[in-house]
Amino acid sequence: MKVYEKNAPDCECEELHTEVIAKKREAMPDESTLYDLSDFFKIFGDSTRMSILFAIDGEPMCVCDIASTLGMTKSAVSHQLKILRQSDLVTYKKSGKNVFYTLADDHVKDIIEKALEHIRE
Amino acid sequence: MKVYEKNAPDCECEELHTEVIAKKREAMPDESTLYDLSDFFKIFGDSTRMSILFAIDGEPMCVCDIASTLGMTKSAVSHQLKILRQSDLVTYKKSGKNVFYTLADDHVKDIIEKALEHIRE
DNA sequence: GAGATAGTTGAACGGTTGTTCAACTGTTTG
DNA sequence: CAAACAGTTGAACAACCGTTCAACTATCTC
Repeated sequence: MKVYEKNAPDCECEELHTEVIAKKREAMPDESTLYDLSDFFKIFGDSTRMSILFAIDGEPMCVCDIASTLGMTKSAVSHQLKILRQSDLVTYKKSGKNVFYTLADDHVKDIIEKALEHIRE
Repeated sequence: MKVYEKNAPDCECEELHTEVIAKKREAMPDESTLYDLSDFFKIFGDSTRMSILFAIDGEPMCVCDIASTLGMTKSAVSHQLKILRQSDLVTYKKSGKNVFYTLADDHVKDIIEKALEHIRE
């Protein structure tokens, strides 16, 4: 059974376990799925956005109150809310001069909960 | 019932729902927890690292084979493996000149699976 | 309509981050 | 021990990203 081969593409190695590589390549998700996944996690990878998600969990909050809760400017919060909006992680409702934001669904909380479990080990 | 107050700290707003803010501040996780959480998600927020995690799932792989599978240099992969190592997301075993990496535990897969569910909506 | 306030937005700045490159360590083999 | 190869590492560069600032829209009130 042949296991090694010389000069496989895209790698400066000279000896490779080509069967393993072929098998793994087969099992890998599409490139677009990998990008979607990492883009999704990128949203959570910022402490400001994470704080916002916790803040607006349960009871909706207006931008000004979120800013005050986090000790940040309205502008900074609004920029992050835009990103959360574009990722469909939050929904909002206008009420006079205020805009009240809240979590889009419980899916988001599930994922954060899983991560919290992992961290506490 | 008093609901508004002027000039709350850290916010240029003049009228604030102070009760909501107090309640939310109470319910928020520690600042360190928020940083730990976002740092954790930051690891997943890169498509190279995401690809590596899928590649080394199940059967362990050496650095050279990972590089070949992803079409990247050993150096670039090694840099990312270092980050995954420091986050305890992967474990490794030396075998002669090779170093074989694999997932640290099934917890990681659970979280990615949850995210995949969310994306497919 | 004028003034005040909530929220959004685009440009700019500074810090972060991923890849490249070159040099290095460590192991195997002749 | 010398050559070859797997893997790691630090510096440098470029691209990306979050906050700030200033200007803007929209709504409410007088």
